Amino acid sequence: MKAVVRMREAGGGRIRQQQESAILQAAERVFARGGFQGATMAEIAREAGLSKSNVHYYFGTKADVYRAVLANILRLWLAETDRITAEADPRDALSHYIQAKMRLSAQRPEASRVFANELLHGAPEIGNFLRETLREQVEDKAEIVQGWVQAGRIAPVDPVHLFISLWALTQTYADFEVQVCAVLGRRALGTLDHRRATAHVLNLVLRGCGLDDEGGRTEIAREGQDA
Amino acid sequence: MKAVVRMREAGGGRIRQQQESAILQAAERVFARGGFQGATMAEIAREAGLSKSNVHYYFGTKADVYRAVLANILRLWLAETDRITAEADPRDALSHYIQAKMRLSAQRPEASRVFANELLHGAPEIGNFLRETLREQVEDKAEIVQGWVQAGRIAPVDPVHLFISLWALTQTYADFEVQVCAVLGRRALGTLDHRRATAHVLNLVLRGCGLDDEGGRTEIAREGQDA
DNA sequence: CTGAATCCTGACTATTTGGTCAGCTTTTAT
DNA sequence: ATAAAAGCTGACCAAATAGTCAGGATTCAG
Repeated sequence: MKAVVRMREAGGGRIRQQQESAILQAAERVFARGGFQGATMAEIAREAGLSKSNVHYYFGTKADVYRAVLANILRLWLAETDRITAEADPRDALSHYIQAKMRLSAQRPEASRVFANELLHGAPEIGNFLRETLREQVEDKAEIVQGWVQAGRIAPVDPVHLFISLWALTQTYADFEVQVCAVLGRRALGTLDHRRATAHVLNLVLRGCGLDDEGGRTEIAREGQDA
Repeated sequence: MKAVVRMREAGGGRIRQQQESAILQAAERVFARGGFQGATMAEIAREAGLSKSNVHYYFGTKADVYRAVLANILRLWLAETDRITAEADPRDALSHYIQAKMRLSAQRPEASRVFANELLHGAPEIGNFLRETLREQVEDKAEIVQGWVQAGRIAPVDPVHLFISLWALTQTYADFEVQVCAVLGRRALGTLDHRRATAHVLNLVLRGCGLDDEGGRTEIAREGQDA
């Protein structure tokens, strides 16, 4: 029997696939905790269950690991704008986008934090991505939103600033989780907290865009206390 | 003539006052650039125009400098909630708060970034402040907002999540300035950008709280291009 | 003016950490 | 089976950096 599948999938054999993935997973956690400078190769190696030398075998330098982690995250980050089209119902499109971003904050907080940290320190590594890929995408989507505004389908808002606001509103639950926990009096955010947060952001933004919130309300209201 | 004033104002003589202030100012910039781990005592010293040893003379350790910087920032952070009272007009109170926070983002972005960085990495230094002082203040103010909601003076919103949203919406312009610049196609944020951003956030939040935006619109609309 | 307190410095140390390397072990293709 | 390729390791090194210290310079009270 011959494993005819993927002799080359992004380079390397069976073992390489496995180890690189383990390293990147560990690195995401470690970079999220301490940022680029705060992370050490030794810690990444330990967290991945490998020797430091072995990590260096797969990724030459710490910067290489970091860039690989960021590349993964950027893919996540760009996704989920497909529902935002000129023909779409603004309410559906925005709801979908917000929910997707909130899901990301809840499920991949470390990824969000690595990204936030990179931005916070001036985006030395992904500056070009921001200025090129991201900017183009936002320009496209902003044009669509502008169309909605001109057609009177949503209240007048600055489309680009709207996207900035959506990012801020959703990512804050991942990036600044400690602060959120502190003011909510929670030790950690549970699924109920995330549902409440999502409901709140939807509520605020939809109404803020003149899309009054009917429906989808009931399923939120029937929740009890947190676990 | 005898300088009868301040023989002791937070400890120390004339020179000490001056040097400590210089160090803290420099440190805020340096910590904002690289976070705690990314900052070096040598860089702080250079930026302050002192020798490294001299910085150690005034502040024993790097952690001491960091804590002092944070203490300064926290004072800024807590301020500006005084207009939020049960009797106040919700529109005025929220507008004032948002404008104050936006001003802070524009004028002290480094302070905001140091704070953001501390949160991002789990608030090891200010965790107690968040859980005690901040939490109490938010609890108080949230009760007031809840009162507004029950009196039908603003649309139903979760008060605590509203504050979280306000922080996110306003600080994003300081913390993630690179990203904002990138999608706006600017090299840096000018006063016009900040005015537009403020108008947008006010617009979104006030409408989101059911406080329809009349007045204050015109003075925004008449601006031209950026400098 | 003078002695004490404060201020300041350059040289030094201990530690941490990213990265290298020679060589050993395991896997794999034929 | 075997040889080559891929995977792995511990010992080691050089650079960076927080913090120390003995002693010199400056300021200040009286």
